[in-house]
Amino acid sequence: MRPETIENYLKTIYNLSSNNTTVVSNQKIADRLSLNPATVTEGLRKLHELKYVIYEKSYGTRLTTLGSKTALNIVRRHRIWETYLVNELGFGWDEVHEIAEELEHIQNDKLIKKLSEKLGNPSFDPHGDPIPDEKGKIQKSNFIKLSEAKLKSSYKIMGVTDHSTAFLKYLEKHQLVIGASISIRIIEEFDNSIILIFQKKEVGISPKAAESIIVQTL
Amino acid sequence: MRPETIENYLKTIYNLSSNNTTVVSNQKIADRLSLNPATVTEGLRKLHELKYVIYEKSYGTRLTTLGSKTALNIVRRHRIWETYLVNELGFGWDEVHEIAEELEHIQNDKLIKKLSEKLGNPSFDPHGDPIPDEKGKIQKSNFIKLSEAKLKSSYKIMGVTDHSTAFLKYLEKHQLVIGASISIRIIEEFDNSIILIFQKKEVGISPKAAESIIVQTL
DNA sequence: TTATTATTTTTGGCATACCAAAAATATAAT
DNA sequence: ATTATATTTTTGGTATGCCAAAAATAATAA
Repeated sequence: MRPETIENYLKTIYNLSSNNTTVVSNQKIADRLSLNPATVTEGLRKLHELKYVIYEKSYGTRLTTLGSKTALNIVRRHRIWETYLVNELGFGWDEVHEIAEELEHIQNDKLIKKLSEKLGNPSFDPHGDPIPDEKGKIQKSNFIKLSEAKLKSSYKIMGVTDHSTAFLKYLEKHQLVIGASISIRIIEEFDNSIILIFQKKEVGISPKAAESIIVQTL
Repeated sequence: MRPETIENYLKTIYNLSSNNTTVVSNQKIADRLSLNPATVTEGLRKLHELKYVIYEKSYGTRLTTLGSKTALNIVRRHRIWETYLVNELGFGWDEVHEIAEELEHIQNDKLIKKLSEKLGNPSFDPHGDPIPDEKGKIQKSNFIKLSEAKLKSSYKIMGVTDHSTAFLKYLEKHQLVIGASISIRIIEEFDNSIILIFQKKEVGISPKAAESIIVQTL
């Protein structure tokens, strides 16, 4: 397998299983990578042979220690590049994901090290996601999803877990950027949609959007 | 054909034919790209179909306007990245080629534009090679190899392309340092060795050494 | 439990990019 | 001009990464 192919699989499996520790289904991987399910079955079989994953037929897949280590390294590269593009080159945080998706495959440890140093070895990227260090260690954060926020409490927006352009544009339209201070005014009983207060204005947030916004308790 | 494959061929053909305007042989391309000659024959046939080159069987290959334009764009990307790695990230000019070889394939015009702007839209890279502008226009370089120097002309030593200890000691022995002003006294007909004048002393330079010394026309 | 639906796997196939060895063609040497 | 050498092309074949459709399996609903 080509390094790039391996990396794309491992990164995807990592991202799909990092929240819950359950195994990942073929279909979810296929969706994320825009691949035919047949291709994924084949890919996982090979990754299993290469000791990157434990893949059990018709059950699911999880990363081995090697796979996890490799995945964390790719995530690190991706997030370092994103941070670099935003902080040093002045890109908007909603346009860097795609570029980083390519840059992350460049295999040169010294390059990543120099980029990280220039940025002051940051622990979080412009989306608020943690950047693993060289050893794969991730700084723990007590951030919660906006969907888990409590009524009348105040929060600070720290990041997002959905990096689609559509979603990022939606946030920008409501001026909900990282660092914005908000408080929860209403949580609708029947559908869990949220109305929050931001700069004295009321903003409605759908349950789906609330799932993708990371906030910190104030 | 994959974009990366196309780009590697075009860049190679460009580099092999930029000095003289003659056609390029299959073998030279095969050598540069470390490919089997059979593969090159196949590749050139496809590039001909795609209108990137004029490829005539058992004769040679040259770039079309489209091919030339594309090649110049890749060369631009490569040299912008090299400059960036040296000027912004503190890499040595002798270690950036390999990395740029990978980075050059990242397809994002805005990225290159931002990099170029950050660098002040340079016209030359750290090796003294010209960087084509967005339209592919190249500023004529006044950096040449000492081996290309003309009799009785004066030059300034700008750098070296061989960083071996042996070579650096050789230079030291002759007191040839960067910034030194020299003039060409004799170019031996039979072996192209050079005798130059430096601080009123005559210094003999072998053809091999002259290949690795970069000078600027005064 | 059985039927229905969804997921996964197998099968057969395709395109790209490569190579080794043989055949054809050019180039150089005598 | 003829031989020898080098280059190029053809031929047959491999590995990777992908897909569509069919078959097998698992999950869900009736």
